[in-house]
Amino acid sequence: MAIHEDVPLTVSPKTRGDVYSADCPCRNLLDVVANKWAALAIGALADGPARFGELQRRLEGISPKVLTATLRRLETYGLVDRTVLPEVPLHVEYELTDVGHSALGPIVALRQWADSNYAHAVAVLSQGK
Amino acid sequence: MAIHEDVPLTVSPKTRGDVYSADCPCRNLLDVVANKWAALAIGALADGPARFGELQRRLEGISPKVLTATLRRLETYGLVDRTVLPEVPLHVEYELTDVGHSALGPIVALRQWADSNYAHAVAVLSQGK
DNA sequence: CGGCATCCTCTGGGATACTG
DNA sequence: CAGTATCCCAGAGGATGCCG
Repeated sequence: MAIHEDVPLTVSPKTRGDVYSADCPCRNLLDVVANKWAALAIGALADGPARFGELQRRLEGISPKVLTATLRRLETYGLVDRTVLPEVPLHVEYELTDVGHSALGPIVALRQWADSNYAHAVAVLSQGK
Repeated sequence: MAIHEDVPLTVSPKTRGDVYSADCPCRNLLDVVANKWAALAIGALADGPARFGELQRRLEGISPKVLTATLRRLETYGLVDRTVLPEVPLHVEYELTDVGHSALGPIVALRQWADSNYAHAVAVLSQGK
């Protein structure tokens, strides 16, 4: 997947609202949000703005490159605002937009679901193989 | 990402409940569910069992290979049951398990969110670039 | 500090064709 | 029908190193 750029801006009204339609643009958005790092990043911004380094610390194990890519994508789709404070050590803050906040609900729910069900998944995994 | 196999079965109790911990096994589960095709597939199974071909038709644009992979992964983690009816045209049914059903809530919410917010995202996209 | 740049690997995913 | 088999590509993601 993952043609995040060059999204067809001509939206045929017919496809509106049908996630299952192949050319439904909302699939792109789903693809952006429905991914581990994005979900974690959005969650990490739930309590307010945070700086790059702070985010990197919260999302244990993410590489700077991937964090940048993730944030850029979220920014591109208007979920995150990026503010550069021109200080002398550089200071960049990331913050959820309103739309970003609106995504918080489903995403947190998903994370919580994963959290409370991984035990079962691990059990299935171990016996299944 | 994506080491869906060989998940460490030794779960240190400390990591329990912390999605942000790098070695938290729930991240794997999150990774399984938080992906476009998985989300769509689970949604497509919401109303009951469905056969392979039926699913392929519902998830417009998915290739058989990817559909197989998606379903297998969901099966591995105990979200989906796969039943082979030994008939003479082969008949295979996929069905959500209880755990699979429990994922439905967050996932459907996420899809709906994407559906109702892609317009805004497209707008941001078009002006941003 | 917050990044790009580079290199490299791995797999998700598309297309197409073939089989039990 | 429900896959498997191939081929192939783009992108995710890790590791490092450099820079304003």
